[in-house]
Order: sequence, then C-alpha cells, then structure tokens
Amino acid sequence: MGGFVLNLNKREFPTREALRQFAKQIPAINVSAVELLLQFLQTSFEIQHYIFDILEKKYKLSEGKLMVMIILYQSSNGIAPSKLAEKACVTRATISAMLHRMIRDGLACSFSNSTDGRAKVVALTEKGRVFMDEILPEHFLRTARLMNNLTEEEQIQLVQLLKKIKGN
Amino acid sequence: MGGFVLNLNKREFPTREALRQFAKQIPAINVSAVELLLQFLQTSFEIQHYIFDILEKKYKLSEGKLMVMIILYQSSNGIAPSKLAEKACVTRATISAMLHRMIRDGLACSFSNSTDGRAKVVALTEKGRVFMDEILPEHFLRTARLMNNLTEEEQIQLVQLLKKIKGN
DNA sequence: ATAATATAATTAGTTGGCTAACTATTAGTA
DNA sequence: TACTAATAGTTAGCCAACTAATTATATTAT
Repeated sequence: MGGFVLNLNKREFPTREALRQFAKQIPAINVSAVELLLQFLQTSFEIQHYIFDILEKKYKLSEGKLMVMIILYQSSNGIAPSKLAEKACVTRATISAMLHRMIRDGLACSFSNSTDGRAKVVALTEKGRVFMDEILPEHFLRTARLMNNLTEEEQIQLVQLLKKIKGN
Repeated sequence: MGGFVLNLNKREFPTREALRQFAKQIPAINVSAVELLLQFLQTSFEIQHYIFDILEKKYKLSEGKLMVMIILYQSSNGIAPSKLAEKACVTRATISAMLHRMIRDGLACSFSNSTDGRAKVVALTEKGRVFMDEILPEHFLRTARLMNNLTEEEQIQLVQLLKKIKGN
C-alpha cells in the first residue's frame, strides 16, 4: 500500500511569468487558479497514460474502445449504434467505424431491427464477453490502486471538490 | 462568480453492481475508489471538452496543437523537433506531421541547423505569435474561471490531493 | 580509417476522434 | 395520399495520436 508514484509524462506548462503577463492584460486571470487547473488536467493525463498504455500494449485496447465495450457489456439485450454513441459521448460516425473494426475482429456482432428498417442492434460476441471478463478485473484493480495514496477522508474530500468544480 | 455549471458529456460508467461483482472475484478492488477515479477522469473529460470545443470551433485549434504552440511560443530562439516532442509528451512522428501542417498554414517555420546536418530548428512565425497573443488571454481567462466554484482554501486542498495522488 | 552504433527526422500504415454530405427509411402534415 | 421532416446509419475527408521502418548524418570503437 502507498508508495505508488506516477512520474512520467511531464508536459511543459505555460510559465508563471507568461501567465503573469497575461494577467496584467486581463486582471480576472487568476494565475494560481490557471496553474491549479493545468495541474488537474496534467494529473488526469498521467493517470490515463498509466492505465491505457498498459491496456494498449497488452491487448491493443484504447480508452475509447474500452468505453464502448463496457457499454456493450452492460447492454445484455444489445443496443442501437446511435444509443451507443450517445452513451459514449462520441459521434455516430465514430461508432460506425469502431463497430466495423470490432465486428472484423470478432468482438461484436450486429442485427437489423425487424420493426424499423433503418435501425440496427449490436452486441458483444461470446469472444467479446470472454475478453471483457478477462481484462476488467485487473483493470479495475489498477484503477482502484491509483487512489491508494489517499485516505478514506481525503477520498471523500475529493468527491466533494469534484462536485463543486462541476458546479453542483 | 459562482453559478458555473458543466453539465454536458455524461458518459456511461460501469454500474456499481458490476463493480461489486468484480470485487467479489478480487477483494482488493475497492468499489468506491474505482468510482472516485472514474469521477475524476469524467470531470477532466468535461473540462477538456468545455475548453477545447470552444477553441476548435472558433480557431480550429486542438489540445495537442495548443500544447505545441505554447512550447514554441515560449522557445524564443526556436527548438528542435525532437525536444518539442519530448516537452509535449508525444512522439517525433506526431510532431513531424503537426509541424508540416503548421508550416503549411503559415504558423511556424523551420531552419536547418548548420552544425548538425540531421537537426532542424523550428519556431513560430510572426503570424503564429500574433495568433497566440490573440487567443491566449481569453483561453487563460476561461481556464481560471473553471476554478471559480472553489474557495481559496478548497483550491489549496485540491493542490494537496493532486500531489498525494501522484505519490509525492 | 573504417565499421558499427546511435541519433534526427520522416514516411507508411493503423486507430479514434471530428464534420459534412449522403442514402434509406420512418413519421408527420397539408 | 403525397410531400416534407426527421431519424439511423454510412461514407469521405481531415486531424492527432501511435508503432515500425527508412534515410541521412554523427559518433564511437576497433
């Protein structure tokens, strides 16, 4: 427990000097608030790289594809591509291309809806479900471990701060 | 002040039920820790969309391109593409293609290094600098405003929590 | 001095994101 | 009923990211 360190992928920030210059032009630019937000996005960037570089190397699985496959995994009766796009927050064009590759690779299958000639229903294949059952436990374990450096209390604090940032 | 709400782009999460099932298999999977991390990444996702959808629509400027242009902006004597790649945390191949488009669009220029025949030096053009001077103030203002929902004290708390997540 | 190795940048090919334009089908309305 | 609207999905074309392979130049070692 503890001792976990994310120490890769340090992207160059705007310098504090540069930010101060802009703040002179527009006093409402709060330099430390900008730096905090950049730090927040940088932390997210490092976490995403930590998690998804592993999945990419081991299973050729990207963040977007995992999102889509989790939604499919949870849609036991299949789902329309348009619904899938909506739930994954990507365009239908993106889903269309991704499904094409997933069907090519035997991870998903699609059926045409009998009551509506325009519509389709897609679902994971057996191979797709087996794949998810194989990768998800270790994925969620890695995910949980990333929060191990925080105490219970700090985790509650963070939940509250995230809610406030979103404005509710 | 206050009242700012990020309310778009709600991606579907793994259900708590599903997470509990995996936690039965691997007890070290702490369900609330996983949910916290997903919430953290989701908040980051919403912030990035809020900021970069605006820049994309107004100026055809993506997150990656902004990162690179900020580094160029801060490299007043120019910089080698390989250094640029390192500082932006992307591959040299990515930088190579991006520079090609930026030069095509008149935002950057490149010179060959006289002392090393392999090397290049790239820099923003006058047009590129003017562009950055135009967009950065409002960009940093938007950035700062995203933290407006937090008090000074909460901002300090968040800095501490981010440091702890990273493990130092 | 030459051969082997390392480095800088580019290119080819894949994925995942986008917008815009298109086809097909359904639903709504005059 | 026939015309118009809306909806579902696909396609074309672009950008940004990746890996792997290639070219050209420097550096190192034998």
